[in-house]
Amino acid sequence: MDKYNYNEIEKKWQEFWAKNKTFKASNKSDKPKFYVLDMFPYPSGAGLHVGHPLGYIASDIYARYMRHRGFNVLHPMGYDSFGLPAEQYAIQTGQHPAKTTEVNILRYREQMDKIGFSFDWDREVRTSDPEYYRWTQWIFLKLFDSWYDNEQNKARPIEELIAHFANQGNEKINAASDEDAPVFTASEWSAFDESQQQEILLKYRLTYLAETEVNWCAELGTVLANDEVVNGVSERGGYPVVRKKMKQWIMRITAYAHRLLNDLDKIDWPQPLKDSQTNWIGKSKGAIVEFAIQNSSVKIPVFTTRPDTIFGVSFMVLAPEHEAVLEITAKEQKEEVEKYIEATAKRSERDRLSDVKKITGVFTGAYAEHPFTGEKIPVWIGDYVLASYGTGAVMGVPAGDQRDYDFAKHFKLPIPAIFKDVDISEEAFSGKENSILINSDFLNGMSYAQAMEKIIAALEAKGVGKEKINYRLRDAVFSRQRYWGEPFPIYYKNGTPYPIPETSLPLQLPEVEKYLPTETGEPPLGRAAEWAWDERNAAVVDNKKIDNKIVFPLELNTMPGWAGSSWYFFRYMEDEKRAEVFASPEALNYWKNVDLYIGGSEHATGHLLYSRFWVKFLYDRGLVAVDEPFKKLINQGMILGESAFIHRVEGENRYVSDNIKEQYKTYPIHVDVNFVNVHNELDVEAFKGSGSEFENAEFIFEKDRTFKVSREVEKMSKSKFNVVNPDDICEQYGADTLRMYEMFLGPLEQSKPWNTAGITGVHGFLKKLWKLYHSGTDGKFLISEKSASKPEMKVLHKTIKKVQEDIEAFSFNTSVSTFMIAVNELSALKCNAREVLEPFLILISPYAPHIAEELWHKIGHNESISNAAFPTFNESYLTEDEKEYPISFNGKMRFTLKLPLEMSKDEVESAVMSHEKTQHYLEGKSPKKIIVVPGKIVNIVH
RNA sequence: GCCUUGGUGGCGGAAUUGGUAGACGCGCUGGAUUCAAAAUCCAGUGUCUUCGGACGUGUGGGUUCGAUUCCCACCCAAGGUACCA
Repeated sequence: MDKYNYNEIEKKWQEFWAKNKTFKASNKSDKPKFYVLDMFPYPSGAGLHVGHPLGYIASDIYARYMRHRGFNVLHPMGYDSFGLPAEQYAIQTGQHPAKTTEVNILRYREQMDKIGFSFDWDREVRTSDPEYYRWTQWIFLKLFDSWYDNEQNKARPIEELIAHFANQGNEKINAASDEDAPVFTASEWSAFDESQQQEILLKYRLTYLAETEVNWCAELGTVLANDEVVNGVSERGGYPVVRKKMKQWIMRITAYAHRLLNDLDKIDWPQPLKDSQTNWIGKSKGAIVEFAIQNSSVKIPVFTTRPDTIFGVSFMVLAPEHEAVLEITAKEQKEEVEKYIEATAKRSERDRLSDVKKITGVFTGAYAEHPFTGEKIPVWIGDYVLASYGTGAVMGVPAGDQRDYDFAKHFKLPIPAIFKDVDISEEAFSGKENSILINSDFLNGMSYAQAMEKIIAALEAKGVGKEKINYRLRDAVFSRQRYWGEPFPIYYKNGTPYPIPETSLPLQLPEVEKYLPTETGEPPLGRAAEWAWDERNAAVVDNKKIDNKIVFPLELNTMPGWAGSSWYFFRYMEDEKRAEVFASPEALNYWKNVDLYIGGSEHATGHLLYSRFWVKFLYDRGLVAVDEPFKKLINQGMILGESAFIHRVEGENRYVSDNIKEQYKTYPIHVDVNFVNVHNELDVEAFKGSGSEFENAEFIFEKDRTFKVSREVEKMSKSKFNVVNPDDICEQYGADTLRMYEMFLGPLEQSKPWNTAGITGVHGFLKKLWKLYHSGTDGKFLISEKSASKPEMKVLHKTIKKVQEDIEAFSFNTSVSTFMIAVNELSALKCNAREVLEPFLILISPYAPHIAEELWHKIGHNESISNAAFPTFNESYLTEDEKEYPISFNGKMRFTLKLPLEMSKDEVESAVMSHEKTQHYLEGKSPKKIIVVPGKIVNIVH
């Protein structure tokens, strides 16, 4: 008897595919292209658990399906191999991160190979490979070499800006730049010396160096991006994070804010993800209004979304960090103001967030002048105003803003009424609809929309303000004080940054003897013996030669994790791995962008936003053919683990079974799920051997002599002892079973717990499938060349239709069910006809490629099944002559009636009415109305 | 608070444009086979029932001949975000 020996079959075909390079993608083809991509993994030391491959299996099914449909499919895989865990491991053990990373990658590869993915491994990338990161550095240099033209709405080479400065100065230029860029004429520009010019240019470059407040994490010895800080502590490790000023490389992503927002309409992404990005970018429309400070030359601009409420201003509040605070503060308030500033600076972001409700502030003693009424407006400082948003100052309109209202109430400031018939004795009125302005001079009697238009015109006419669109999005800090990242291709001459020449890339990571920051607080690269730039020879040289005039220090920071992942999808396109281009123009023009991207939603405001930014930039500079990287995106859900707990009696080395734990005072501790069976029973003997603390422990059993654990669904993690390894599943059930079961578990987008118990259903199905092709005596391989019966063909075509629909809707879980039904039906029909069994293999091969490939060869093919064309659906096999109509009375189904399908409405109606059961259910009444939906239902209302 | 997604048996989950709710799988019950077990196969399995039927898709209304599906209000859960002026 031929047994379904999955281990042998899977090994055989995995080797066959690798040897024949079955899934190698070509950059030249007559077929239409299709690019299917997974978010590449960070190769961690823990290896893969069953949750990781979920998205890879889905994308693999789609990639294989598209090959069957006649597409030239690009389906690559690689590693995001720079990262903090390898570095921390290096700090602890002294092992070079490159080494541990290499080991982890090999392990990942081994695990992935066992699942039978159709990746083109010839295109693999690793972000930590110098041959890869030379291009990450190159793109950085391109950003350094660019500025953003707001007129043309694109990035342009910096030379064009220099030329403009030399001809016309910068008065008329509309470019994305730092707020503090000085205004100069052409002749002034020419008079500046080299370092002055460079300093100004830095204020326009798309990546620039600036002293900024950053999230400094002392425990990790590094700066973190906003999205790496969660609730005031580091996302990784949960260490405290404080605000600190540091000189950092910054990406001018804000120049792209409006395009990043608008172009969301062009891409097919899940709504929640688009919403996340929309919120993150945070566009708000309003106006800048300038308030002059009395008895001083200081003018303070505020940003407001409600300039229409300007006649309701009764005070002004500046952020404590606002640069004008000390200048305007009156002598008698000075002490109090300084005390307040000091107090807020000490409070970490975390503290500030934790007591949001507390209202604090101090009067500066200064007064601003109302731009229209000239009234005196007291100027306060308060920490509810953030220095980093808008202009760091607000106009206080208590009637129209709840926070201003609370502030006014607390400090007993006036609350002028500016809305007709609105009660503001308890709270502010912040609505825009159905309000009429009063006490507002020339805005009296106007609605929100009318007043907005009028006030902006008035502000502009008076020269005290203008319309302004403000974004919440900030420029992205790009420096990390780490070792295991891309070095910046930058050196410093008298403190001014200069790019190292493109031809000298990659600038390779230097060796260091320790991966910690230096004693003087410099990043780890400060420890490198050779880390200075020899301009004349274009080479990295010894630090000690710095005295020599032609040798300059190199940047000590490295790039963040998102640098390498913001463009890797282009490197995959390059088939020859050419060293002279990041991807050849032919390759870029052929593959264009990713048609389908699958990955987790946790990257919504990180990777997925930064990638869009870099791609738009590369597009502007004519380096790539598209301005969005990912056309369609799907977020796969997480596969969670079912943790198991035993209950320890407090203060004792005794453990109680779950059902009787109430009799004791206990607390739960995790136990390894491998010691627990399907019935939640712990194998106590085996468990005792797992750790010394349990060896002599006492276990209190239930009446039936079992020891039960309690269960809880949590994230899969080593520390929770709930990890299920895909290798074990492949060993025990086979990769095809694993693939199908992961899909069968539920909708792709949904998070769901892993439960190995249910896998037998899918495994049994594959055995049944195998049996279909073994109809010979004693289960020997045999299929028939006779033509199939009509019912058999019907099963096939029903399946073709459903599976095709399912795959195209990414509803992989339901197509597994469809296969199960089909195999059950074909088994019942004792079908063994090639006419049915051959196309059926193609349908199933994206899901269970190994068994499909094996049977495909058994039925006489030499070529891989992946080259076979997807079977064509033929409607005629599904058309029926008769239909079983459900007959309902007042909407309730009572019986069914088989009727010819070609019957007209009237014929169906009379056939139903003349039926004896109809008379029975009518109970002597006459029908009021009869609804006939041909082919579907008959409903009789009586 | 705001935005988004969701709520269906013991469990994971199906249900096309409103038309037989619970497909498929797990689990459970009974049976066949076996010395026995595993494996395999067959039958049953939403709840209640006076065996006629009644009730059932988070709750309460509405539209409709007919609602898991559409509309209104509310409750709950998950994710994102937050002194954003």
